[in-house]
Amino acid sequence: MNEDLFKKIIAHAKEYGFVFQSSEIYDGMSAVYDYGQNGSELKNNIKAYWWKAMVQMHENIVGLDSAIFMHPSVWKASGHVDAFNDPLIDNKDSKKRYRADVLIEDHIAKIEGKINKEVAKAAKRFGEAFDEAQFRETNPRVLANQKKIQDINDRFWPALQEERLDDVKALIEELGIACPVSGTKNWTDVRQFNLMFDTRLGSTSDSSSKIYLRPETAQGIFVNYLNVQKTGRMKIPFGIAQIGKAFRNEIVARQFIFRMREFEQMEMQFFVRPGEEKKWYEYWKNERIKWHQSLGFPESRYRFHDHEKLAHYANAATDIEFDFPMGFKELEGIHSRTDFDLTAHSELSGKKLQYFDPEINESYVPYVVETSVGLDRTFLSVLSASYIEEKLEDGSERVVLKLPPVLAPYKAAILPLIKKDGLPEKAREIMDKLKFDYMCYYEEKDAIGKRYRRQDAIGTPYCITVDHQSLEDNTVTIRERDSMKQERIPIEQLSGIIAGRLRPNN
RNA sequence: GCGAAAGUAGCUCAGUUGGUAGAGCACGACCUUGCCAAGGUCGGGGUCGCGGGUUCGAGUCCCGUCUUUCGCUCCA
Repeated sequence: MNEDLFKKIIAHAKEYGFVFQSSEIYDGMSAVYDYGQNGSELKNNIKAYWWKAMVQMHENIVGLDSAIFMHPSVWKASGHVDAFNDPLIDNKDSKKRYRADVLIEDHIAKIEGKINKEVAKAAKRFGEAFDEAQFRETNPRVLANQKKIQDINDRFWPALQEERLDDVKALIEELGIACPVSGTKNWTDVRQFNLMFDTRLGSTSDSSSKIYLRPETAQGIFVNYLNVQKTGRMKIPFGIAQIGKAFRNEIVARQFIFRMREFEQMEMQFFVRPGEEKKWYEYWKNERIKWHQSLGFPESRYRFHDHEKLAHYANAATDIEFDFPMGFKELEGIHSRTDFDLTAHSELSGKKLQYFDPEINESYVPYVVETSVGLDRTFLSVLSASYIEEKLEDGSERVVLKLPPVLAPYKAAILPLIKKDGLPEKAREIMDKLKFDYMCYYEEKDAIGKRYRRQDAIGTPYCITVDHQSLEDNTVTIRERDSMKQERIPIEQLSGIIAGRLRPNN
């Protein structure tokens, strides 16, 4: 953990207009950030770079932009409503956190255990003649315990349903449930712990219904699978790519833009023939690591981390991790999701989400291989890897963002050496020509060296300086950010030189 | 969520036993220089995170709260 470096990067991101904390003038919002004038450019460039690599470069991958609001059933089918909706309670002594419903179910299971013991005992005593059903209906101890279970169930589920959490806690206390670790009954209040944000759709209270802000973008692709496949006449294997926001109400959201409550994902769902998913999973693992490495940072900063414990929907999963200042952390997930999602949506909606494969003359629910990369995390990885403090030969220091040129907010700065003698006018001419094709920065204030440093700090790959000679022979000097080397070239060559750097690995 | 630390100008910070808020850098205008930041003159900018309390008087003491950082915890 390089804490100092991380702090410097965060400070730099703020100072130079890349990332601001949300609503800062009102003390800010925890784990929500805004992208500033340079950050939004960098972010847009990352999106475009990904989109190009995934959609433009693959004839069988198309884009989608689905809404953040979706029918609540989507999240039922996906498993998010169940998996993301937990009533939690902490034991104050052991500091362990439990799901309240699990505690109660365990308690019920214990009572059931007692009944079963009773039944087993009786069965032994009566031998062949034992009528279990009759015994259960008549034995007073069994009946008493069954009544207990009945009472708990009658009370617990409505309380949970109606979110009367204090009642849930009261029940836990009345039942005398103790923490398995500390053995004490010293509980906190029960809190509904919902990782999904909800809101109301419909403007009057009686007609409104609860809907969720999507916790992942993937479901927007799955529910549109058939639309895109049919209207785009897509043939398996094919992919649907999407960039968009997702929302998760994280308990602890920290580490700058690494874990935010509102974040952006760039993901692609690749639909394949069942049985071929492993092959495509390997293919996309390889493709995606290549994409990251094409940014030109050291390969040693990326690695795979295969999952051993798989999520309910996956039969293979790996993370691409990046060596952040706080250590290796997940940047992208690649999952073989099987037919879990399409099957679930098919069952709940009653719509057939199948594909007729003419090559094998068969209908099937496609399997899915997902690549899902965090846009904000990619942003942070790029920023972390680009931020360099350099000691120069003359002993001075400079801070330079060695951004891949294709991602840099500005591609070139146009700088008149001095702001008189017609140099600004000449510089403006160049600016006006270049700005149709590239983001350019014009500046005439302060000494030229200072302006170079300012451009270094936001990662501008080229500084174009207009001097007195420019007026005579239409040449300028072009300074390269990383080497600080300058070259004199004719003005008409500028565009070509800049364009040459905007490809991968340049 | 628990524990610890912090919050004063855009940034980095100073601010004495409680007595009318400062510096450097940055920013703006003008002058000067002109190829790797920090020349000159003038200027703008802070209800000291926010809210209470104690006090004649609070940046300073007390309580609460928000935010940030670190450690635990959580992460389909």
